[in-house]
Amino acid sequence: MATIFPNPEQFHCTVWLITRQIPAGQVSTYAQIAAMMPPPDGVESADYAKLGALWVGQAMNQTPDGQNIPWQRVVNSKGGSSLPGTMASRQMNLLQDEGIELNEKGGIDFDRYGWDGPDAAWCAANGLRPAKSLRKPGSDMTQLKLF
DNA sequence: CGTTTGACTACGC
DNA sequence: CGCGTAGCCAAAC
Repeated sequence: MATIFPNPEQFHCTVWLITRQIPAGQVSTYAQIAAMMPPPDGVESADYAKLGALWVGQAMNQTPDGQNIPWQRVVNSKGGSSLPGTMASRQMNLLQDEGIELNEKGGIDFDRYGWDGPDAAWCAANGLRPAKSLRKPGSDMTQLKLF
């Protein structure tokens, strides 16, 4: 087979399915979503960490309308928007409407708004690997006074 | 059907 | 800590 994914459509559908699980007021990253996908054959895990995020970005670019997919809650690893032109500011504006505050650098703090991932049972039901939290361990609420 | 590019990320400098 | 490059898939030219 030429393509490593037997059903590329299913790959996109899975991306959208995961994106739909992101609650309002929280954000996820392309890398986190990609990490939940089972690594396809012929792709090294090191490369998949980078390429997977790229595929997720392509899937988000083809997000169909009318599916209630919160694409704005998916940001890059820097905590900002990678969208071109005015779409970037519009995305950040939508996130602020959901109650997200931007830090001094104009980005999003994953320790505050980072998504912990879907429920472990949900991952298993959809054949996905358990999600990895974007938050740093132990940064629940006690991290605030540190700064 | 070869070339280019991408809503990305890790790594080197 | 900011900037440039590599990665080597898939869809669009």
